[in-house]
Amino acid sequence: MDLTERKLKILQAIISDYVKTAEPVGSRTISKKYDLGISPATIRNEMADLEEMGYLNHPHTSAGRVPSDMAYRLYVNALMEKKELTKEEKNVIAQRLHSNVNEFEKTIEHAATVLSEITNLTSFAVTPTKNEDALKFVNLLPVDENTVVMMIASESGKISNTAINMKVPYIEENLQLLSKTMTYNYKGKSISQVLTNNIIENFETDIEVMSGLEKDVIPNFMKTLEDMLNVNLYMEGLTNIFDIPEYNDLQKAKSFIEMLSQKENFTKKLIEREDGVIVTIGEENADDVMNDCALITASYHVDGKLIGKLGVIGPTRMKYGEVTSIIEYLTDNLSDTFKLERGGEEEDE
Amino acid sequence: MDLTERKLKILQAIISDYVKTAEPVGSRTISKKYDLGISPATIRNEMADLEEMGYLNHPHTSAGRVPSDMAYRLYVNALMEKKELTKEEKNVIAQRLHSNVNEFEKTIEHAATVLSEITNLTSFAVTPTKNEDALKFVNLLPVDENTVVMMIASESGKISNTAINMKVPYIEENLQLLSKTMTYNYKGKSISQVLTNNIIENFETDIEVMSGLEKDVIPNFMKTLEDMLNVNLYMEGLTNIFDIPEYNDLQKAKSFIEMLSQKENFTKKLIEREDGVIVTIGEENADDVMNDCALITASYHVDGKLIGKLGVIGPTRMKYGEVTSIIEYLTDNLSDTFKLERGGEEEDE
DNA sequence: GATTAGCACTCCGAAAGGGTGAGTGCTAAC
DNA sequence: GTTAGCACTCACCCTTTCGGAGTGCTAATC
Repeated sequence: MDLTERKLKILQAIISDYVKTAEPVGSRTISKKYDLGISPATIRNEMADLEEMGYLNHPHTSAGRVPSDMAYRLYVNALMEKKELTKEEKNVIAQRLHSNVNEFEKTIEHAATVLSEITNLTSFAVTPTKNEDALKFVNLLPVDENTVVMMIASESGKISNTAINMKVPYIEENLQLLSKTMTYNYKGKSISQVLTNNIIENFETDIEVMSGLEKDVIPNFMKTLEDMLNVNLYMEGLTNIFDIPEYNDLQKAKSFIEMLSQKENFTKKLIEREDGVIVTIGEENADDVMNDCALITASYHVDGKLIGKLGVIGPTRMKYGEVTSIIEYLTDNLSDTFKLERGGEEEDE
Repeated sequence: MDLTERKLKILQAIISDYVKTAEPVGSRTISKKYDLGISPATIRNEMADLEEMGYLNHPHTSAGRVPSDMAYRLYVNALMEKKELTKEEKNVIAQRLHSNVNEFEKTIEHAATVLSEITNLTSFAVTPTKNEDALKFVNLLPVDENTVVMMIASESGKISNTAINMKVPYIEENLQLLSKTMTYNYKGKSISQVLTNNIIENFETDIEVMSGLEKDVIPNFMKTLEDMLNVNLYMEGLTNIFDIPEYNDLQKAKSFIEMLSQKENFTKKLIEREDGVIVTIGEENADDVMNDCALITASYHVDGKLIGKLGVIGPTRMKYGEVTSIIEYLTDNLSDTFKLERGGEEEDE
């Protein structure tokens, strides 16, 4: 069977109506509301075809039709018109976004808030992975008799530090020596590289001289590096889910919130997604709990390299055109922001 | 009317039964399940009295009785037997808690997880406020031509740093001079003290010599101090609420989760609570949304001073005896942990 | 006088029945 | 190929019914 022009038009009308109302769409509704110049009976015939082809579902005999995941996919790939944001809309986003410039993490958190408020969906943002971030220097600073602060800086401008409780008394000279040795050894190498290659082995040859200083330092060094790799997940508008008819059911709402509460798991899934604007619909999402959700993510860049993610999750019945436009605009805007600002205000977290 | 021994026993039985079942308790149930040696009819008379006195409510004529907030309050103040945790239970808690020693924030987050899992309620933890934490030193370190790292250490061992993008070229000597001046000026003063007294004014006299170096540094200094005051809120078991019959209603579940999602607001409420184990029941909670919740919080100490909070929130129908014991044990344990560990592993956050 | 048995009464909530309306699928006419 | 007409289906809402749990009162009993 062929997807004729008319079938496409009808399908589009059904999707559009269902997205608005969340109610199965009947033939009469289409005929009346959308000016296709054909009668309900004809539409019924076409709808039967579309159902056979897999684009429509039928909750029960006497209900109207509901678009399938396949229909949404078709819509996103072919039918959807990206909503061109008006100047006003863009202004609103830009203004809201920059009302709180300056701090990296806060800006990202803020972006999630804006996204959620504009779309009325649940939004989230992950900070960039620092996997490929290269180390710049390591500095060990004396604080008092048995405390040393280790400062680690990376190329991206992230600085992290730890107070180390020294079990062995130390000499300041040795501290400096160790700082230099470590910097010499790791400068320019990525964090994950340093962590995976067994660094201690490559090391001991050089520093046996330091009377065990490194025994206190190295474990802390690794732990701090691991911490630097951690990403943060921000989430906003969690309770928007309650206003969506699809989740008007405790069980569903529960499993939705449960899924999003498992932050580590969810973060991992987000990070694994490809870059750019990605839409996954219903059963396209590997995870069972997301089988009646649509997930839209987009990536933003920091300093042209580190990549973070931003997105929304909601029912498959979603205003794809509008939401993708908003997310795209927002991530572009973020990337720009971080291009301009970089080098300045980043904060260790 | 007098609260006779017998009335107390009946009340206790009703509370205990209602806590278990979440169903209004009838006279026959009490007579059968609790060996008080009196007939349902007598119990009915006593129940009518208790209702008149305000300890019981009556959803409708032919339902059983439900304890009022006042009854729970009486229970917590007088009737409740703190459940002495068994050695095994204590071991479980201690082991779970220490399975991930070392990092301050992680330990606290972990405590919340343990608490939620043991009680099957929603739990939360706030990290200590650093308001009264005194500054120890400020150190400005050259990184490259136009970047300087500012490191701020406090008495409690917290270390925070910021990369500063210098608009004015700097001389290393001046950096050291400024570090020393700042340390000299602020050492021993609490963070909030430094922030509230207008520090810049007290300052300018000393350092006009430094050719504007401080113009880049001071704003960052203040911002970093403000950040150091920020507390974190961890929350676990949010979805446990769905398993509680009282919240078997979308509207209620929504407002519950909404309240907890407003983290800043909620954190503030927690911080304002007194130290020690505090129980607030139903309408004792000022906030409307919490009017059918009970909130139990306890405080833990870090290094004998800084105070953080830990607690659970759930329906007024709560196992007060058990839950308070668990929370108390957990906070004691936390305080001990932070006494032993202090000076070592804290991490900037 | 306190306790208890007995009984009429109340009210919730689950189950069953009935009506309504939206929507379909089929057929026959255009 | 399109459309009007019509019988049929089914979810949903409303009402009714009915049983059970529990009360409150009264009168008898200890």
